[in-house]
Amino acid sequence: MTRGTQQTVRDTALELLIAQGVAGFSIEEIHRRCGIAKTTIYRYWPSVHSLLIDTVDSQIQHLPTPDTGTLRYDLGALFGQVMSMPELADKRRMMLGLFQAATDDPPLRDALSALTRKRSEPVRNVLRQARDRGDLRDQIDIDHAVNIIEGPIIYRYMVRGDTFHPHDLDAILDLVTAAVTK
Amino acid sequence: MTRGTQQTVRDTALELLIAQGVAGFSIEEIHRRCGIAKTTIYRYWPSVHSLLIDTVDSQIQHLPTPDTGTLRYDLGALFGQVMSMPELADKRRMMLGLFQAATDDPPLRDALSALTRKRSEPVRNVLRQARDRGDLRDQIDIDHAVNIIEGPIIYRYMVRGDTFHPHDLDAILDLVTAAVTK
DNA sequence: GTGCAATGCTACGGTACCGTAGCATTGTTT
DNA sequence: AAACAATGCTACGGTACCGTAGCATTGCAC
Repeated sequence: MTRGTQQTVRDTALELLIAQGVAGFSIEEIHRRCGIAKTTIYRYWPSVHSLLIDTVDSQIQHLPTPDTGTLRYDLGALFGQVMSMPELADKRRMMLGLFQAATDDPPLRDALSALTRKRSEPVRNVLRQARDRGDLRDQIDIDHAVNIIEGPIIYRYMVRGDTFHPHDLDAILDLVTAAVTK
Repeated sequence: MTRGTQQTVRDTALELLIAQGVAGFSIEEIHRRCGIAKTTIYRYWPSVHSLLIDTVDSQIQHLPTPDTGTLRYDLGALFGQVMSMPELADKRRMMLGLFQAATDDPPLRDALSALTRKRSEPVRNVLRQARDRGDLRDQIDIDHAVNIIEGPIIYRYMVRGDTFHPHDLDAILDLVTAAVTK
C-alpha cells in the first residue's frame, strides 16, 4: 500500500502545517501524529524541506467564481465565504510562516506564489466580469485592482489578526469597490 | 558600566532580530555578535522571550507627518520614504516572524500592536488633515481609511515580497486616494 | 591597594530536532 | 511456504539551542 502510506504522510503533513506553521513542521512530529515510521517517510522524501514544498503544492486548489451581476455582490459573496471558514485562525499562522520562510528559499517562494495566485483567481475573475460589463474605471490594471481589494482585508485579518466583524468587511468592500468602479 | 552593557545587548538584539527574524533570535547568537557573556545577558533578562519583547518595544518610534496640503501628495511623500529605506527586505522578515509569533503570545501581541499603531500614525494624521480640509467622503471611518491605504502596499511588498516599482506605488495610491476622497 | 560590583569563562544537564544504519517484522504475491 | 517489497524499530552521531552553577577576572570607588 505504497500509495496509502504516502497519502497519509501528505495529509498529516498538511494538518501539521496548518496547526503549527512552518516552525513546528518536523518529520518527528508527523511520525508522532500518524504513526508512520520516520525512516519510511525519509524513503519517500529526501528531507523535511522537500516534504514542506510538496505539502504547499498540494494545497493549491481551484475556487469557484461567483457571478451575481454586480462587482460589490460578487466580492461580498467571495470574502464572506472566506472569512467564515473554520480553520481561518490556523491558516493565518501557516501563511505567515510560509511567507517568512519563502524569503530566502526560492523553491518555497515559487510554490507559495502559485498558491496565492490561485487563491486570488476568483477576485481576478469577478473583476474581469465587471470590466466586460463596462463597470470598471477606464484603463485600470486588473492586478492592481486585485491588490487594492485583497490587501486591506488580508493585512487586517490575516497578518495583524484583528477581530472580524461582518460590518467591517462591508465597510471595506464599499470603499474598495468605489476605488475601482466608475 | 551597567548601562552600557544593557544597551549593547539591546542594540545587538535589535540588529539580530532584523537580520534573522524571530526564528534566529537566540541569546547565544547575541553573545556571538557582541561578545557579552551569555550569563551576563541572563542577569538582566530572565529569558529569551522577555528580551524579545523588550527589543520590540524599543523599536517603537515617532515618525513625522507630512503636510503638503493634498492627501495624495502627503501619501506619496510618506510611502515614497518608507519604500526606499535600506533595510526594508530585512524588516520584512522580522515583521512577518513577529506577526506569526504573536499569534499565541499575548505579551508579544501587545508589543506588536503598539508598534504597528505607532507606525501608521502619520497615515492617520494626514487623513485627519484631509478631513479637516473637507476632502474626505462624508462619514468615513479613519481607521478603515488607514486600512485601505496601507493594506494593499503592505500586503504586496511586505508580505508577499514582490518587487517594487515607483510606478506601482503611484498607481496604488491613485486608486486608494480615490476611494477615500470626495 | 583593598574591596566590591559587574562581567566573563567553562562546563553542565536538558530538549528537540536532523538524517542514517542495521536489522526485524509484516503482508502480499505466486 | 517461499520470496520479496514495504514498513517498522532502535539506536546512533550531530547540531543548536535553553537556562543554571561555580568560579575567575576585571575595573572602578574610596
